[in-house]
Amino acid sequence: MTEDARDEVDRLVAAWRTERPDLDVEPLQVLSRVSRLAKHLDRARRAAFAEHDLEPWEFDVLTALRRAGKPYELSPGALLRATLVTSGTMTNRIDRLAQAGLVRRRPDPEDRRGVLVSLTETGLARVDAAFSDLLRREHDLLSNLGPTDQRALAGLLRTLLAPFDSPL
Amino acid sequence: MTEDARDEVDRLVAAWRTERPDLDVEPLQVLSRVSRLAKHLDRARRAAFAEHDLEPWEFDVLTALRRAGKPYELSPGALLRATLVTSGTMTNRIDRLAQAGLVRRRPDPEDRRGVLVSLTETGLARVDAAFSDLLRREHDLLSNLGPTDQRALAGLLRTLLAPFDSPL
DNA sequence: GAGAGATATCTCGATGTCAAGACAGTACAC
DNA sequence: GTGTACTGTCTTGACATCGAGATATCTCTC
Repeated sequence: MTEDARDEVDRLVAAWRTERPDLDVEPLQVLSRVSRLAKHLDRARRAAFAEHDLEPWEFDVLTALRRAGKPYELSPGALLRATLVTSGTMTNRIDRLAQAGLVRRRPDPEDRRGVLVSLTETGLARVDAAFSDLLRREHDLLSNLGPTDQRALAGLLRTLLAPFDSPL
Repeated sequence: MTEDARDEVDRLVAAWRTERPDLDVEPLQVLSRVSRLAKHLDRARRAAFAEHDLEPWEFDVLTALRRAGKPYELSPGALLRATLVTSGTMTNRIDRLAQAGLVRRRPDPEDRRGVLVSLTETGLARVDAAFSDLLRREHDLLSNLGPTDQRALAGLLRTLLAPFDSPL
């Protein structure tokens, strides 16, 4: 009920209510904020990684490998499912990461169509450093929210995300 | 405390807890979900707009103009602030929208550096149709959440977004 | 064990974005 | 009024992404 605009989305919703009073624009309260927040997060991440000489896309691939645990090795197919990009993109990413010496490619001994990608020593060190730095910054971004609110927010987002993740 | 993975992010967090038990990865519960959800939303929007022969980037610009109200006219500078893109991108977008007959450019009579961009009749009709379609789909995406939860979620997101929106 | 269809990866062309800088015009202080 | 800093828009070149299709291999059925 409060009509004071507290963020851009409040202003945006107020404008729509004036222009299209016939429509129910409530969904924007959630979904526009998700999109905008993601865009800001991308920029924050870019800044965080710059100190470690990593691009966000490089980080995405390296963390997927890191999370897999020793020997830090996954197929391109597993990587593209983890990072939500297309196969052409993943091929390109792996090429450049390999050229930078952060990952290694080898043929899959069990499937001659397949390839396995693994972290190099350098890649492992780089991703570990960047990741703890990122967590520090993300922790700060969330500092306006208490632990209870954070858990509540995570739960609500999980509900929205579930239909996307399961049927894939 | 429940350790059953309910979405990809739960699995991701569990993997990190195993691999880096020294780090507090709680922030990912919120922020990874925001990023992933935004990515899925982009795809859903793309699908929705395809029926109206619009790309998401076209829609972003057209809605900003539509929201401004009659005469549906804004400067490129205002548009890029509304859409979080750079000036080079906005120039390119306006070029292509003008070529498609959806917007019109004219010199700003009050500032000879400036330009004003406005919706054409076609642009207005197109954006209105696409917008109500989008809202219908976004409404469905949120159907897993009751009205109370939606409001709670919007409020929590607003808290996170506020520091980004105000200091700009 | 042969064939059909599925799967894994890569190639290629088109495209949208960004960053940095160019340029014209404005505003403000002196 | 003149000079300096700022603002608004556009240009350019590099680059990451996507989508469609190519190729090789595997799997399953008969």
